[in-house]
Amino acid sequence: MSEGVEWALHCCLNLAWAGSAGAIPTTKLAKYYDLPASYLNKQLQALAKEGLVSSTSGPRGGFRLARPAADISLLDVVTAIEGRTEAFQCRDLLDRAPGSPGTGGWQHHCVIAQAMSSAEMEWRHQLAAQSIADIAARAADRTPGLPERVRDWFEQA
Amino acid sequence: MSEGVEWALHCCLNLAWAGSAGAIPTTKLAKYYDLPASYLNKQLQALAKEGLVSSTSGPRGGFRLARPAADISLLDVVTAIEGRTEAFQCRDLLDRAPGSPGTGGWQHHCVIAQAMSSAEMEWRHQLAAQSIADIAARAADRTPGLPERVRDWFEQA
DNA sequence: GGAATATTACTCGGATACTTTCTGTCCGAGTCTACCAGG
DNA sequence: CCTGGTAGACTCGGACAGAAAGTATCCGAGTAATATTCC
Repeated sequence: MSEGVEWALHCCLNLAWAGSAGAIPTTKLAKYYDLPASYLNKQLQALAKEGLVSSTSGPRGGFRLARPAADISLLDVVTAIEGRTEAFQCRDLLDRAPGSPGTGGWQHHCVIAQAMSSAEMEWRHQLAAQSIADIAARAADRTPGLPERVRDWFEQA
Repeated sequence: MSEGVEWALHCCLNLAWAGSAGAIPTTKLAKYYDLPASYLNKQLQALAKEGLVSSTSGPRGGFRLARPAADISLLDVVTAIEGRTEAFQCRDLLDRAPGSPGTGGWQHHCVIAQAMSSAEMEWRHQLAAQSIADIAARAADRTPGLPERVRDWFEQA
């Protein structure tokens, strides 16, 4: 899985805490974790294209969550970065097997594809069940005062 | 996910049906699906390295399942091809955050890493619960006579 | 003093190189089979 | 006819290129704030 997923998730968390006031530019988000700003920007663009964050240009511009953190799931972020195609792709191998009708569409008929797909659906289900707000709450519970500290850092720096 | 996983899974299925008699060379397996033999061989090597299949050199040589098909799970095949590293890797991003203790080991403490890991564990669990024998039985149930046809093809060709 | 305007600095967004991984190909080492010669 | 040896062909195994995706960087378009000028 792409490293950008990790960056995007952490940034969403920070946006949830710090972005309630205004927009946060890529520069600040990158500086917070000491990441290459331009490349992080690319990931944020992907989030914007999927409607997870909204962007503003010019001074005082930047990114902010486009929806409440409770309405953004981990799956939303993952698919925004990685794309919608499933990890295991049935390439219709059985079409080339001897004695096959060769009519394609095996991703719904091939037993292997079904098994792999059902496992992946379970994974997606797990990710869809957890929102950015859930994660934020858990982190705040573990480290009291963290949301305030993060917000202060982004407002001041 | 690598395309080799699909090839490996289909080959394991064929080995379960056709390999009860003797070893099957890469050439035959490749010809069955019209795949590049040398590259398929590479995937089978990975399976051999993980002890899923055993290889024999020379004439009448080839690959056969090293264990009963019921003792080989889909997860075994996937990890043999893709490696043991988890898809989502925590790069200890929080170490670089301001005010972090910087002691590493976040893959067990970072809330995001935990959430991603638990989802992936669920995926692995799903794959581990299904064996090659299960898949074979389901395929045979759907297409009666399939195991015999496959075995015949491999014995004759 | 207030308002309109030109300037300036800042931000996103996409186009452009570089690196790593995946895909595909090739050739050599080892081994089993089959044939052949000798007893 | 049986046994031992030898040649041959077949298979795996790893080393070697090419393609695709991921990673990183740079520069231009647009925008909002700011300073300036005029009324």
